[in-house]
Amino acid sequence: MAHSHDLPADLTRNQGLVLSALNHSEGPLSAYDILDKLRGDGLRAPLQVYRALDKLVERGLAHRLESLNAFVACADEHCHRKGLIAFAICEGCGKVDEFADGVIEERLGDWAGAKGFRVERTTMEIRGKCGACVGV
Amino acid sequence: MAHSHDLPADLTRNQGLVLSALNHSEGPLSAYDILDKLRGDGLRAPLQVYRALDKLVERGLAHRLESLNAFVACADEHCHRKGLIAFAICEGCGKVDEFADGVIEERLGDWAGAKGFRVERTTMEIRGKCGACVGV
DNA sequence: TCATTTATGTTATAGCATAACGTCACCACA
DNA sequence: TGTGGTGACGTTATGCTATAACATAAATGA
Ligand SMILES: [Zn+2]
Ligand SMILES: [Zn+2]
Ligand SMILES: [Zn+2]
Ligand SMILES: [Zn+2]
Repeated sequence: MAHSHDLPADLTRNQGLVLSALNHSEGPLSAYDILDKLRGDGLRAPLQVYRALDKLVERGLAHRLESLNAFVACADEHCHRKGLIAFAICEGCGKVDEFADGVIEERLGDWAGAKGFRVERTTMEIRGKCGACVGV
Repeated sequence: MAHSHDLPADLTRNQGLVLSALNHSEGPLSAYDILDKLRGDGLRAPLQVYRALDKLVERGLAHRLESLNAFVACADEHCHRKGLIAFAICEGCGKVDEFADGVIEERLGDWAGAKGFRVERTTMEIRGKCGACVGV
């Protein structure tokens, strides 16, 4: 777990603070969680956090988890994934596992093609219990 | 489109009102949208709607769209689907297309099996433009 | 009958997200 | 040089989404 969390050099101050907060968290954080962690660094308003999150998500450095109204740092530390990303969220420990699956993506593409639907983005979130929490 | 929207007989009054509101809507409705539609029927508080929605979602008569914080009636009018359900949400006209895909479900099951993750529920939502709105 | 459960109604509050305003720094280019 | 465009920033106020807590009433079932 002791990896470096190097931030891209061209982030603004607020973006860097927010990404750093996400990187150092064990699990997803809401925008208000992040704000609370960063009050000591001078952040005062939700919008400061939301604006930074918008940029980070846009660049693929962070992801929004729709079913939690929360955010995580991208788990792919350097080469941020393209295409469909799925998240497995453990209800027990709160950890999030990020993965990509080409087969699912292709399958979805087939459905969209057949329907004439133009996909812009896809949310895929699995809720349940991770191996550790299921107590196998 | 002129189908009957028969409601299950054992719904409570509030559940029936809420499901009926969803059935008669062209697109997803937020809990507050529903509340506004039902004020004339005596509903006054968000909780009345949320409680009804909880039951409807539990029974598969309605679905929650996480990426919209909104709800739709199940499109499978009588035999409500089991298992993984996906939603394609059009950003243009707001319509939602509900579908199931066994291949995706199986693929997800494989991933979960390999990881020891116990899946409890899955959210899958595609955002984009439907055939009509993409203007083919 | 009486305990249990389930639905209901109401008020208040918590949690998530954006509108609307103004300021400032930076950069392209006239 | 300056001037307009762009994008980040800060602040206040507001709106939307969801639940806590408490009281009441109806249905269920030994
Ligand atoms: Zn990622
Ligand atoms: Zn876990
Ligand atoms: Zn359905
Ligand atoms: Zn459309």
